[in-house]
Amino acid sequence: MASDTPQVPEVVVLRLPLYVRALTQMSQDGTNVISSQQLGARLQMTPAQIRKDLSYFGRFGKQGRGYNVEFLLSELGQILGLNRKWPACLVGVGRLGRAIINYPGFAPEGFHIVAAFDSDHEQVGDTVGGLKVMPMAQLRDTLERQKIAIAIVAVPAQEAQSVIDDLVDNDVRGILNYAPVAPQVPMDVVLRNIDPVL
Amino acid sequence: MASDTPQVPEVVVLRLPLYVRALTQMSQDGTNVISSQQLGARLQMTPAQIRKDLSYFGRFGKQGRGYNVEFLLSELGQILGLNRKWPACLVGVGRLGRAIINYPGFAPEGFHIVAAFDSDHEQVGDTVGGLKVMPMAQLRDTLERQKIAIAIVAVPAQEAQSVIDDLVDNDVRGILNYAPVAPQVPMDVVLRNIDPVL
DNA sequence: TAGACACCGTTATTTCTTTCACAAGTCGTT
DNA sequence: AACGACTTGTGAAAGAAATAACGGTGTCTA
Repeated sequence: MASDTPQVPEVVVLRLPLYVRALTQMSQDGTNVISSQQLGARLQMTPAQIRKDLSYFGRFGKQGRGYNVEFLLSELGQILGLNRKWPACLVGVGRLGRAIINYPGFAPEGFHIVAAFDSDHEQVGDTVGGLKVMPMAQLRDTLERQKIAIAIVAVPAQEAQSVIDDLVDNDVRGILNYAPVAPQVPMDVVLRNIDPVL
Repeated sequence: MASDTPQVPEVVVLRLPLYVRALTQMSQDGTNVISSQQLGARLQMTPAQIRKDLSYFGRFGKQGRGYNVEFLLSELGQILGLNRKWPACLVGVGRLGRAIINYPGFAPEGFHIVAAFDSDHEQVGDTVGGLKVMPMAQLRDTLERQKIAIAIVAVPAQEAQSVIDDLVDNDVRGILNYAPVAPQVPMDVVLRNIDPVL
């Protein structure tokens, strides 16, 4: 075992999406090559930090020249698993859930919400962001059929833990939790708590 | 000078809202007293960290007993300026802006959005979340009359810097930036960049 | 009221991050 | 082909932050 990420600090991984976005913009502006110097100015961080962060994953730059924007983008995309779209489901279509589904920026790049659930029978049957809201009873079936391994949780704090237990029981491997609690999950499930306000 | 925060690490301040939320919930559950131990279990952090964080601001606990939930809440509220509601304006009422205004959780506690602007004339005049969208031309006037010193920026990346310059010119003191860029501001303006996805 | 226990605040220690500094590689020019 | 201007990747140093450890104080029970 111990094959993938040998020892990449968490903070570093958290900065990668930042790089991806800056690079994406530069790519669109037609920039071909960028130095850690320039990227640092753009993101207000030191060139050294950028170089070190990237060096955890490989050697992407060229001395004397800098980084090829397209190449670095594709490498980072690979690392973050952005190349393929991961099917995800949304649990909870209250105000928060609706905001998430309607504004693509709230789900990470690479996620594609393909199903929505809610325990509130009032909501079930509604169409939100192009998706029919389903009752929790259909969770197991839908996850299995659509091969969904990632869930976005946007339910009230009180319900979060039980919803998450439910998801874990149904073999979800990754959970993005927007509820303001820190739920417990087994070690083999990746849980990320999101605070929109930080 | 050197009166207020002597040397409180940024990270610590960023954790305070977390405490506030957990405590608020406990308060609602009828819990009167909580130990750093329990709070740590709840938030998945070590008791030592919680004690240390709080100790930057004062001595709120009782040995042998723990922290009084209500008291700690009111102290933290004071520290974070949550006791009064700060009037804030929203710039940009696209999808992101609308999500922010419609879901209270996206603006920090203590902020109250009382005005909305957009440079797009298509949007001006619309009513979003109970507010009439105003053109940027009315910025100066509105900020002054309503004594708004805080702005939430939810415009496309390209426009962010110019919008923010505009705000700074109009004496805004704090900016919450949702655009995926790191704009430049004078040192006496507090800028916080928010990434909904982290 | 004494003894056992619980827990805070703070100092000491360890661990994690960031920054520095430089050898080595690349390019363009002469 | 040799030089000069740049820039990477990386070990080592410095700086921050998290954790552990503990003295001291308060609470509860009997």
